[in-house]
Amino acid sequence: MGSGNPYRMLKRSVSNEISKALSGVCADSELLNRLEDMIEEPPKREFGDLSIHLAKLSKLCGTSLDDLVNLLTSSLEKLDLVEKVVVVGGYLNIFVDYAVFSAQVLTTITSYGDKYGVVDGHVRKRVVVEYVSANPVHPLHLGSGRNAVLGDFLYRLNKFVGNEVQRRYYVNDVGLQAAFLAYGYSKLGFPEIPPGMKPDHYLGLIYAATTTIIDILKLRRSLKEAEAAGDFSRANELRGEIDSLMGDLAKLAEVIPNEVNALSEKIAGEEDPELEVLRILRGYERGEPEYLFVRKVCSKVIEGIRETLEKMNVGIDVWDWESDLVWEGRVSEILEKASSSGYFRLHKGAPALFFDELLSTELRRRLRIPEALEVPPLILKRSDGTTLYTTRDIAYTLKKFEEFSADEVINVIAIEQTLSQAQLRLALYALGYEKEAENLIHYSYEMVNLPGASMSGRRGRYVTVDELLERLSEMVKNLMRERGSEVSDEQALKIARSAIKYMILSVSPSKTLTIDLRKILDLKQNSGPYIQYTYVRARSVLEKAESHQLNAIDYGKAGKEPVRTLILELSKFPEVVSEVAVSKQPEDLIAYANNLATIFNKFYETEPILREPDEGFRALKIAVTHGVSVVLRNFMEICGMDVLERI
RNA sequence: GGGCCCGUAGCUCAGCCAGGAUAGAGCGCCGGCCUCCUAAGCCGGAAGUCGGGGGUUCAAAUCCCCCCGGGCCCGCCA
Repeated sequence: MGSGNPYRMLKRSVSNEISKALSGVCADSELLNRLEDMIEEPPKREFGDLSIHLAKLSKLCGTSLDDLVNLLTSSLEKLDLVEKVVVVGGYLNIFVDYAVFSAQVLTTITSYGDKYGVVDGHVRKRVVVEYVSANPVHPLHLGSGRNAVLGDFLYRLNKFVGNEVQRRYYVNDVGLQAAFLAYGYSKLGFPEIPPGMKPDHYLGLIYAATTTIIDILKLRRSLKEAEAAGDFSRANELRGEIDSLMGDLAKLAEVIPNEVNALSEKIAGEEDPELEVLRILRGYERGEPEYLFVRKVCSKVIEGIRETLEKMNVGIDVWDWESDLVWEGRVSEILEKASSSGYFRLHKGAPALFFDELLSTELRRRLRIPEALEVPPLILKRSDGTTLYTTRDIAYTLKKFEEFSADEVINVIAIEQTLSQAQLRLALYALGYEKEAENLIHYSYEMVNLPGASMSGRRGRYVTVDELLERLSEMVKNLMRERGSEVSDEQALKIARSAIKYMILSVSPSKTLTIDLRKILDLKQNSGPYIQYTYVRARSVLEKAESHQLNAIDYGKAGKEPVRTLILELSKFPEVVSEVAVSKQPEDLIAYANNLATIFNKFYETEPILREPDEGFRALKIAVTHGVSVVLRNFMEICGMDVLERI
């Protein structure tokens, strides 16, 4: 009955025994199913390995404390896995027999190897993860970086536990942003990307300059109106806003002076630049040949983004162009279906889906929409006939389900889109795609902040992932140089990107992430490099161990600290992985790995391994070291970190 | 105005959903440890009114209510 999960098996055999012992006396038969959850881990080692809160059990069971203690102690001590049972401070503390348990744990690790952590009997699912999907108008910034790391984690985690997973990137080239970029780029006469510059970086500047110039012109018009109307406080306010945008533009002009000048001139000479942008959008959405340059521009940006993702070791299986979706007629199909739906009505003259009649408590629960969340109607089209993002996303969602025969589609999208993602699920439901609506998961994450700086793609205020990688790689190299060793660019990059991933995954996605550039490359404890280093240490011991005579393992010594704690931690890995596979909370996995690494380092520092004179004990210590290397490697695989053999 | 998320040591964060044994890490700070398996390490120390106030309970960081602070959303943007 090797389930691949020794810790769970341990808890289960204890809870089964308790359940047997109580079956005659316990009033609540339901309780026996919940026993496994009632077994907890004591806060301190001297309290044993597992414990049960007696008062809670006594209350639920209706049995006196004394009876419980007598009944449980005698039956649990009969188990091979249990060494002794002690009652302290209202708790029944169970001490595990490590001679038996360690053999189970270590043989499981050896036989499962790079599959240790995968629990037997997992029902395989087909999962699509859509992530990154940054607009094709600027380079990936730190926010998209968080998205990429989380999405990559979800992909790897699903893959690891045995699911079929597909990774998709949705290229939003039919939106207003793309049209703004295409507009600015066309005004400049489609210049070549300057040599030595990544296309996404260059075009990101053009995009920011274009939108900023247009916004300034708009504000100036409002300013004139305000002045004419004698509204001085409004005029002052506008002047402030204009100044701020002029500041942003000046910064952009430091990098691309010629482009900024040319754009300012050309756009200022335009009657109504925004109308021009809409014209491009409309023409492109219709697929008119003279507007296909939009796709060309976006392709260049995507080229740069692709390069960045490669540097991050983040992969994408399918690149979906939103324009294809429209041109294939998938979006108009949805529009047709929507207009004949019972939920279709006009909202301020625009075609829309109304959800009021649909929003029962039951449906909110099924579609994971908060009880009090007000959901406004979903507007499907602009008055000029072009479609809106969420409308196109309905078609896209169905495509993702269809093409991969997916059981579940996960959208990794920032928390600010909670409402539109809820509208998306409701729209799917309203149009009869109930299963899809229920199995569409919005995996949301909070914003990324830089201390003392606000980021904005429209203004060109952002720190790019490329920049971050470069700076961290440089720091890694300097650090290595200080320690007297050179490191290759590739090795430095591997350490840098692993540090970023670890740092991002260690913070709960529901919390805003503050990135302090000086602190991110903390190579100390609780960091990516710390895990990589610990793994290298373990591997280094194992390599040298190969030359040693291999002896039979003496499991009898497994109860000695710190070996005992190490074995217990190793046993928990599959449990942690399966919990995280459900909760999708990377921080739990990170916390586990950091703890394991810390315990191993303590063991490594305080105990001789290869120099252990007792041969049987030495063999045990080597087996434990091997266990640590397996778990850390599997952990790094799930987190998308690079496994280094030498550092 | 309504809604969602967050508030735990100087800083960055676990713990809260399923309430219970002196509230945990890391960074930073103070003090130790390299003729010995990689010192990106280890050992020890100082540091917290768990945002505030009520309530439920034998027991609240954890559950309920109110308030305060921060972020986000409520667009014919995405």
